[in-house]
Amino acid sequence: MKRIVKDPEVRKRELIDTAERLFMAKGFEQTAISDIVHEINISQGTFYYYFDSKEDILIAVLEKEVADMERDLIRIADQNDLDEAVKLNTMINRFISITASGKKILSYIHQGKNSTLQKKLMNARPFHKIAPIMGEVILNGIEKGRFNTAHPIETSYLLIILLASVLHMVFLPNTFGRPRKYEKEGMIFRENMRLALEDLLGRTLGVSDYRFFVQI
Amino acid sequence: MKRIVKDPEVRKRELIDTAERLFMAKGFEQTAISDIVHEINISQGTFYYYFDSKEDILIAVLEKEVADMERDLIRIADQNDLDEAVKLNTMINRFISITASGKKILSYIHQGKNSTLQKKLMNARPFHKIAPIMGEVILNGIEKGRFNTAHPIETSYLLIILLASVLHMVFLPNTFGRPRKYEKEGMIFRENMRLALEDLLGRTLGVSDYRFFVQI
Amino acid sequence: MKRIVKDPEVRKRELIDTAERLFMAKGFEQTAISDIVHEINISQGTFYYYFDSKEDILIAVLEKEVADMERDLIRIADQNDLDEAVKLNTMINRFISITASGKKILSYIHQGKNSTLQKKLMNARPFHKIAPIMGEVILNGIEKGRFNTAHPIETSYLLIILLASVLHMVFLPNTFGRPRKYEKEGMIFRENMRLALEDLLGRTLGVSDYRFFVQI
Amino acid sequence: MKRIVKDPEVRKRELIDTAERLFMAKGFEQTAISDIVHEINISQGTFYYYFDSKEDILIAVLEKEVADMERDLIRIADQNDLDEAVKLNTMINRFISITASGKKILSYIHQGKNSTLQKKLMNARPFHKIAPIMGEVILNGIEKGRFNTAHPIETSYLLIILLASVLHMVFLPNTFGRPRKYEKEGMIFRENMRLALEDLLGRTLGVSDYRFFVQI
DNA sequence: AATGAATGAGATTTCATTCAT
DNA sequence: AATGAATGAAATCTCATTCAT
Repeated sequence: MKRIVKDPEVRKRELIDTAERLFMAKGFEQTAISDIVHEINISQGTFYYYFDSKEDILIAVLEKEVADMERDLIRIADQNDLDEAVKLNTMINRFISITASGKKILSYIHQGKNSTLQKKLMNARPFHKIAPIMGEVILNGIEKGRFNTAHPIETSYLLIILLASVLHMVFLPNTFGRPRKYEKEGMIFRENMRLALEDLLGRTLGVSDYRFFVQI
Repeated sequence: MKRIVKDPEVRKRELIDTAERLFMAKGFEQTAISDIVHEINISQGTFYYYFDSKEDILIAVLEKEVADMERDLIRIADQNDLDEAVKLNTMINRFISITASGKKILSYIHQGKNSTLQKKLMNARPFHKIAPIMGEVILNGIEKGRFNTAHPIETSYLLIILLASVLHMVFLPNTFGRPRKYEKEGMIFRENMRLALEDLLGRTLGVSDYRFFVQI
Repeated sequence: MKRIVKDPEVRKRELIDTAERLFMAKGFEQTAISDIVHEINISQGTFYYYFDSKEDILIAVLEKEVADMERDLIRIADQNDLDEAVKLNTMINRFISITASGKKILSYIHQGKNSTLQKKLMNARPFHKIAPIMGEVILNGIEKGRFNTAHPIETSYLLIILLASVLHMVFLPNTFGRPRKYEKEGMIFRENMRLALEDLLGRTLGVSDYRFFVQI
Repeated sequence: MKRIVKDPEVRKRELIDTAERLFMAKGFEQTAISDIVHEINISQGTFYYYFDSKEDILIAVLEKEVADMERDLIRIADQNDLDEAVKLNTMINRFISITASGKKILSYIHQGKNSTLQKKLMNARPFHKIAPIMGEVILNGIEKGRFNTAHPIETSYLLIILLASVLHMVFLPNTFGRPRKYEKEGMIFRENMRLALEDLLGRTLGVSDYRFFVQI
């Protein structure tokens, strides 16, 4: 094949982006290195020039995803003119929409296997980057009397974990397992899940005069 | 090898139990059929005499786990002399202790791959078996004025999902990623998580004169 | 399972008949012993009580098939009132209809593998049983001036081999490989094959005032 | 093992040639991938770098065989100075000598199993490539008054099918099943088969002043 | 005569990774 | 920086056959 030389930075991003797409579409284990290199038309060897192993590129993908999300959420958190409740609600919906598309990759995190990997993954883990950002918004809200919670940071963790998990379930095909012919019943169930979740948010944060609206 | 004949029921349980242990220790994908049969000192072929495929035994293991948990929780739910809040709290702690040991297996569920498998897994899935049991307790509690929630069943789902997810994180080695030297800080964080979770439970269920105590 | 005792003869025939059906439907290699015993609801072990190996039952099946065919053809050959050409034609069509249904099994014969098996199969082989029967009819025909061939027995072999092979092709799904949309063309081709075959028969046997008609 | 890098073309041919030899010697099903790679001293993985599956290499082998034969026969058919009868006879003998060595592989074709495979095999199948070539020679012969047949193409098919089948039988070890001590009788039988076959050819093609000679 | 649990060799295939070029 | 042929370990599954009961 013709040898195409590219700026290393560009090549690397190309690899990460492609890997991300494939990991999202088929899952990490189900994606082979050969799938990735095939798509960008480079050789198997080139892959290993940029990454030491398959897990290495997973880390890179996750780091990128988390960084993107972090940037996004910080931008919202920095909007000083917003009411804290509205702001938090916006952040939550942003988190939902981003997570929804990336579900398959993040799910891999749960899989123990190699503890060195685990440690590396921790750093890329969304929770530790995201929770503090929301946590601060909650803190501000508390100061302004908008929210009322004893452990804002930890509550922030809990809410994010809950959101991420619910999304996993909800976005899996027909996840809640209702047979397809009760499609309508499934819809009602989902709608009720949404309402229950909104309740939970409001109560947990001690919000009285604002109703959360989540776009599950 | 000498041929040891056993009662099929016994053999099958032996296989399921061993598989459960290994799946829990190393994860599903990381456990090979050969690992299982090695441990019980039977031939590879014998495995396939009892199960049609590797996924088949996963189903069997999950079904057993869920059935065990279901039985356990129902037993608690049936204790008529218990206050609903105490009862629910007991169930939650039971759920926690059981899930804590089985975490790796259940986590496999998230990995799409094969949709036929998905469908089979659904039936074994804890949430749909467990949520209704807790849901009913909540309902009773509402009737007795002990709880106050708009969507008891769905809230039950949310709480179980949250619990399961938090457990995943918490029981992973050093999951919350604090470096080991801040061990004390890590402890505090964990304690705060517990408190936040207890708050969340109380508020979500609208309980006023009872404080939940979760044994994370 | 309940133990059902049957007359050994009956059991054996049951096994042979079932094997024949399955071999015909799926081919020899594709049929597992377990398929056979499953169908008659007996144990794997029972099979080996009646036959020493999988190949053993193949032999038995073939022997039965050939014996059946032999009996059939001899009955026709013994009808003294029939004109030799008509008789031969009848035998040919009988051969065709029988072979047509058993195609898959006989095909296995071609597969070398084990020369001991080969030797055993020879005895069951249709050609050596069938050719002489037809050969004699041809000889009679020659004596009566109905046929005219130099090597009747060998010609008989050739004709049977040709018939068997053509049948193999013809009865394979769309064997002659014409795309399905030329269904009509395929029909014409097949019709021409038939005509060509009839010609070949007539010419090879030196028949002048009779036209063969083969029911391919 | 030491890594030996070769030109892919060379490697591939090496694989095909080895496979052909082994398929011929032991049959397709009886040849394992490991047999092939062992012989050329490459890894199992290398095989799968060149072929997607075992069936893939079967196709490749057959295609090569048929292509070789096609080329050979066309070369003969194109010799304009040859009398059509002589030409056809030459082609027949060429077909015989080639087929004789490849018998085991082609026989696999009869084994249905997988219909996708079937379709692929069709393309490699000798009959559809070979018959038309002979068919045209026959047509020319008819025009020149050398042959006389109603359905030249179909007759061509019949003759090729017959030849291939007779070869199958004849070249199988002791195929006609006569016990070894009648070796001489077996020889006579074979000689008679040859004569009968020559007769059949001449009569079927309506040749009067030429005697076919086949080298069975 | 019959059962059916158990055996175990072997077969195909996948893929992350290496390395000669 | 890049290529891509080569590696090799491992994994799942099949099945004819055996043998304790």
